[in-house]
Amino acid sequence: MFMARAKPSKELRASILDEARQTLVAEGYRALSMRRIARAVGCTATSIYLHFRDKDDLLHALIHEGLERLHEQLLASVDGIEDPLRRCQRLCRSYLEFALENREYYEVIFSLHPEHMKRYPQALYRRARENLEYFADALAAAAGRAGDRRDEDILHAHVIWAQLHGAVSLHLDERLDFRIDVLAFLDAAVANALCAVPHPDEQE
Amino acid sequence: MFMARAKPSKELRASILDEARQTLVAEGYRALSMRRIARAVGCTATSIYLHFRDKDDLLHALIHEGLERLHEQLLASVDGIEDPLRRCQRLCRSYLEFALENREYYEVIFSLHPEHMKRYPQALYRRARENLEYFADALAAAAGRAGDRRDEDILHAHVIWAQLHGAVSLHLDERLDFRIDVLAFLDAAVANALCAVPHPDEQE
DNA sequence: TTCTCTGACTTAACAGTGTAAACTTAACGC
DNA sequence: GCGTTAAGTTTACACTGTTAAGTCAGAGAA
Repeated sequence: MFMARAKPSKELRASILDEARQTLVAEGYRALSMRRIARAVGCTATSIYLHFRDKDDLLHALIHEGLERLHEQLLASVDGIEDPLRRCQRLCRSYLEFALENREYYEVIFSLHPEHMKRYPQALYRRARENLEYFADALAAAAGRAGDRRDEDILHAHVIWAQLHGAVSLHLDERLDFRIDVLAFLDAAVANALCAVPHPDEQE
Repeated sequence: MFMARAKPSKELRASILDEARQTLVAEGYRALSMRRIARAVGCTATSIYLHFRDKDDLLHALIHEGLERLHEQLLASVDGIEDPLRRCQRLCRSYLEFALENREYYEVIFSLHPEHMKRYPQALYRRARENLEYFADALAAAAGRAGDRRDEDILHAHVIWAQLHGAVSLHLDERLDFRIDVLAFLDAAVANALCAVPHPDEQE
């Protein structure tokens, strides 16, 4: 019979990805199973393997999407802002926002580690690296070395990222003491993350 | 027949726990399955349920152990040290050490989140809370308020924890850029974590 | 038209998971 | 010896990711 479900190939792939994203966002990573996606999209579980090597591959497609969105959001957040310190603050805020507003995405991107990650080299995380370099640029500028990004800036960017990621993770995993006010905590985390970034009037 | 495997009850429970810990440390959380533990310990998978409500319960027993060890290690690390800032530094170092030397433990304790965590209220994480309060005490002392721990100290301790946890997580999950030197990164993370802790000679 | 081939998809199956219910069996008190 | 109880086992269910083999429509060539 003629397929009432999804037209050939490319469209099925897109449907699978759509459905996966949707249930990921709605019900979290744990609810994502091949059979479930297949059921929702109207094909069998094994058909998915015609379009994705395995579950990790599918997951990586979602991760890729998520990283892309995060990247755009970060870029947008500092659009038109000149002051380097303010740029750093905006980037931090924007990162936190992304994590809080897309927590399931965030978990898949930064907390989950796919079983066979080796197979997907850092190529997929190009965007993540670019984000860090972008941040490092702002740090170089804040240090009065605009355009001259050094290794120390990359390192510094990683440290700041670690602070943000740690704060987000503790919050999302509900590991914070119940007495802690989350917003105050995140504010403090950003402040602490940027504590080594010089203010505009105190560049060396 | 007379059991050649493990004597009644309590000893089986202990064996299960031993085996679980061992394969956790040796092969990581993903290798931990009820049937596998059972096989190694010489009973059936369902027997485990006589001693632990479910897999999460077993996991929580391990988490409890791990937290206990971390707690002791932290206490030991500052034994005999007076200077508050140095105490903070030691605590940070000790935390990192624990994470690096017991990475599988660390993951289970702080990164994994058991499916039904709700059922195990923060009681189990008492030690974690105590650790933070302990740290907060050092912070209060560093601020020249020894013995007068305030909410801001607890908050500050959480922020520092977030920095350390973030750094450790990024490293353990191999998310750091390949150009980053891990030890330098961890050093920088500690430095950044403690950037708001006043030096001995500049107490307010 | 018929034949073959190809690509997309399905069916059936494997080996594994956590877990509940029902069954067995050894030990103990009476 | 009897009944009870606790400790373990067997069996089964409903899942999981994944592979190998089978189906079957459509295109191109003879």
